[in-house]
Order: sequence, then structure tokens, then C-alpha cells
Amino acid sequence: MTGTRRRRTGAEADGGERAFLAGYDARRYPHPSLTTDVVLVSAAEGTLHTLVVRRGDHPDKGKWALPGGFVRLEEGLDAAAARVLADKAGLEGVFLEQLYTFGEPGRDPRTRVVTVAYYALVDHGRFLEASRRSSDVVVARIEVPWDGETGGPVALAGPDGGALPLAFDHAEIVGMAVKRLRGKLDYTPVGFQLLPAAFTLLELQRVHETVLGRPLNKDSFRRRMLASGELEATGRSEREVDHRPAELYRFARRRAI
Amino acid sequence: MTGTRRRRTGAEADGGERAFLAGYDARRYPHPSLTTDVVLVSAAEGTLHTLVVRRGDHPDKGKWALPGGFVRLEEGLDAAAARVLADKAGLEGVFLEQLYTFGEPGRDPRTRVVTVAYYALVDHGRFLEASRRSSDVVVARIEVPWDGETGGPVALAGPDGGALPLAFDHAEIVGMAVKRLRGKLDYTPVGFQLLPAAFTLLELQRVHETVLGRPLNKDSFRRRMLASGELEATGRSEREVDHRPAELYRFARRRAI
DNA sequence: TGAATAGTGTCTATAAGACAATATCCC
DNA sequence: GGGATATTGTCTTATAGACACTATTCA
Repeated sequence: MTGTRRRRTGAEADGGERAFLAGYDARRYPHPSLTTDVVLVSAAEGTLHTLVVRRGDHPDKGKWALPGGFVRLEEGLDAAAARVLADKAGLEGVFLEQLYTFGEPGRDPRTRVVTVAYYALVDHGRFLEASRRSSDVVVARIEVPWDGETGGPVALAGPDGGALPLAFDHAEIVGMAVKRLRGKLDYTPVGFQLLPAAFTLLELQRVHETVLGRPLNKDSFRRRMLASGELEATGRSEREVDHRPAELYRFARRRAI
Repeated sequence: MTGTRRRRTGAEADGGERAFLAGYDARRYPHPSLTTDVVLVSAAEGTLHTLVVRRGDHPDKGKWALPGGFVRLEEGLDAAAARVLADKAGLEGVFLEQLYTFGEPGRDPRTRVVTVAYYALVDHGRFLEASRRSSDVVVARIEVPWDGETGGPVALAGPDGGALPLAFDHAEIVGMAVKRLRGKLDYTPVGFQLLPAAFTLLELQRVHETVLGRPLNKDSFRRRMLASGELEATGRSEREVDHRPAELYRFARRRAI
């Protein structure tokens, strides 16, 4: 028992925790701080990328952190993540989904901070716009040291190939985003979120391979995608390629928040 | 901007949220309250069950709530959920996993409460012990009004068949647990957690069918399970059944927290 | 012996992987 | 025409569903 809880009496013996809230002054006892961090993911050149921000202050000064911020008292969690995304990366209307909540007591050395992590998916083109806003913002390549959905922390590499050390437990958070994304890909049409509105089947396959970290069979990928009903031919084709141009498809029902 | 944030200056323009924490006094500004709620799930008689507690106080007095409690300042999220499980249901060593974090501003009428929901899996036998501890604790049948992994709120029915109205957004939380469980079943050996140490293939199939809410093909279920390598024959058989006794299996590597 | 479920074997339909053949663009 | 990739079609193999048949227990 800590100072935040009173002795429980008979009537409160079960379910009393909630009753307790009624007489509870939120300002009187310390709560954990609540933040949200967003793993903004794109796929390009066979690698997943994510946006990180250089920390200007201690602790972990000079290391790289996910864009994040406090959850305001009157603001929903999804809304807080969307706000962070808009503020830090200038992005709206992208796929955004809650990932996991990280709250080990030691994860931030200053005070107890619980963070509700989100992940967002964008096509690489929109991604690059965002990274041009500041030299403290970088789109890093994600290096995944495990196969399949094993999970665990990942490493980041900057545009010059150098390692970007991650602040706090953010390597775990990005790793969790990769793991989730790999899992989702098997049964949800999440790959489209990483591509522009129109794309070829090969581009879609490359995105899937990038997410999964392994090559896929072209024939069956093609069949599976066309049979899924998620794709819709645009009637247009690629232009200015030095081979037979591929047909362009679009996602039949694109979702976003 | 609320009073919880200062105006940002140039050096803080990106990543400043974290720097902000350094000079931040956690007791000076209101944070959301942080709780954890546990959806304790079992399978029996073709239906999923969960444990709920009758609320003795307003708001939602008389309605039924998931066992829950505050996350202590020095305590990890998993640890908080495990503590709630031990306190409220007397259960330890069961499968316990983070589910989702619910934090819409209006979900608790008194103050802003963000809850990190967990779900736990137990075999129905152990479950019943827990429910005998108090008349305010009930193991309810979960009635799922949607197919597959559609998601959405569910309803609860008490032992007498009457509806048990759920407090707050707990119908959503239980619904999310069912959805997650259905998704997990396809690719992880989570069904074993709902059974005692030794079980027959048909019992395992019934559990899967209960979770998924649809019948499964016996032959291919059998083949799939035996081929998965997750099962291990105990060498023993059922006793006292009025038909040919089935072989008892155990899970080859049972996991728990 | 009969009821009831366990467990085995076989056939068929479907989906995935492999591979060959043809099509269409730019140079 | 040559290079390169798109697209189609066929064959093989693995897996799921259907179904028939035998096995084993208790009443």
C-alpha cells in the first residue's frame, strides 16, 4: 500500500478501487506522467524507415527520440497521437493506430513516465517532406536483427549509414512497431498505407517484402492480391520505364484516421 | 495549449517535449489518473466467461466492472495487472498480456482516467475457485454479437441467464479481449492457457471453437495440432467416460507470467 | 451387444511455389 | 531488334475439408 490508497473497509472490499476515485483529488497524489510517442513508418529501398528527433537536453542529450508529447487532460489518446503527428511531422489523414503502452518504472530516469505508443504509416514521398523541416529531424533506416515476429529492439541508421543511438526505450518501441506491422500484413490490407494512391503490383510486393524482411513468391503474391478484392485497376499504366509498363492499381477502400 | 505546457522557444522546437520533462514537477500539474483493468477469460460449455465485480458506489452503482486498480508510482504496468489479478481473483502464474489502453476523456464521469487493460487466461476450474470468494464477484458468460474479428462491445449474462450491465466502457474492453484472443488463436498456442495441464484433442478443439465462435473441422484441426509440435502425449488416457477414452496431451512448452 | 467417441486412411478441392511462354514498352 | 519487366498459363506440391472405416471403452 502506498499513500495513494486508503485502508479498505467491508463495503469496499471488491471493486472499491473505482469507488475510491470518487473521493479522490487528482492533484493531491502523484500520478505517473502520461505521454504519447509515434513511430512514423515508411518503406523505401528495401528498408523500413522511421522519423526521429535529436534530443537537445539531458538525459540522453544528442540521442534520437521518437516524436512525442504529453497527453493533455481533456484530450483522447488517439487525438493526442494525431496532434503529435501534425505538430512534429506536419502529417494529417494518415493511418494511425495504437501500438502498446510502455511503463516500466525506470524507462525515463527523471520521473515515472508511461507512454502510449502509436504507429503511423505513410508513403515515403510524404515522409521526406516532413524530414526537410529541421536538421534535428531525420528519417532513419530501421535495422531489424531478428526474423519473423520474434520481436525485440531494433537499431537505426542515418542517411550516411552511421548508427543513430536511440533514447530511453525507443529501440524497443520501434521494434514493437515492426513486429506489429509484420503481424498485420498477413491478414489486413495495411501495405497500401505505405504506398501512394496508385501503385503497381511489384511495388506492393516490394513493400510487403520490406515489411516482412524476406522475399515473397511473385506469382502467388500476385494471385493472392488480385483475388483478395482489395485492389482496383485504375486503367492507367506506368510511364517512362524502359520495359513493359505495369498496370496501376489503387486500394479499393482506403482507410485512415 | 493548456497550463501544463510552456511556450516553446527555438531550441525546443523539436523534441522539446522530453526536455520539458526535465524541469517538470510531476505534482504541480494534473495528470490523468492511471489504472489497470484485467479481463480474466475462461472457456466452458461453449461460451467464453469473464470475471466481474459488482460496483458498490456511484457512478454506475450496481453495475458490473472488471477487476482493476491504480497503477502505483513505482510499479510496472505488468506488475500492476498481476497484482490486481492476485488481489481480486487470487490467481498467480497465469497467462497475462497487455491488451489495449483506453483513455477517452469521458469514459469515467468523475475525472480523467486512462486504463491500461490486460487480459488473462485461465482454465475454468481455477476460475470457479476465485468466484466463490464473494457474492459481489461473478463469472459471467460473454455474449458476442459479432462474427470473426469485427470487434465492438459485448454483453454479459450471469449464471441465472440475466443480463449483467457493464460499468463505464468495460463492454468495449471485454469485446477487445475477445477480438484479440480470436486473432491470437490463429498463430499462437494460446488455447492451452484455457485448459488444465492435460487435455484431450477434442477438449482443445472445443476451446478453439468457443473462442472463435464457430465450428471447426475435426480432422484438419487434429492434423494441424499434432503437426504443430506444440503438443506432447502424456501416455495417459481419459477415465470413466462411456466411450473409447481419448489420449491426454499436454502443451510442450507452457508459458506464463 | 450397442452407444458413443477416438483415431486412421483415402479422396478431392484449393492455394502456393516453380517455371515456361508470350506481351509490351523504351532504346 | 534487344533488353527488360509484365502478364498469362500450366504443372507440381502442400494443406484443408469430407467422408468412410476401424478401435476401444462402458453400460
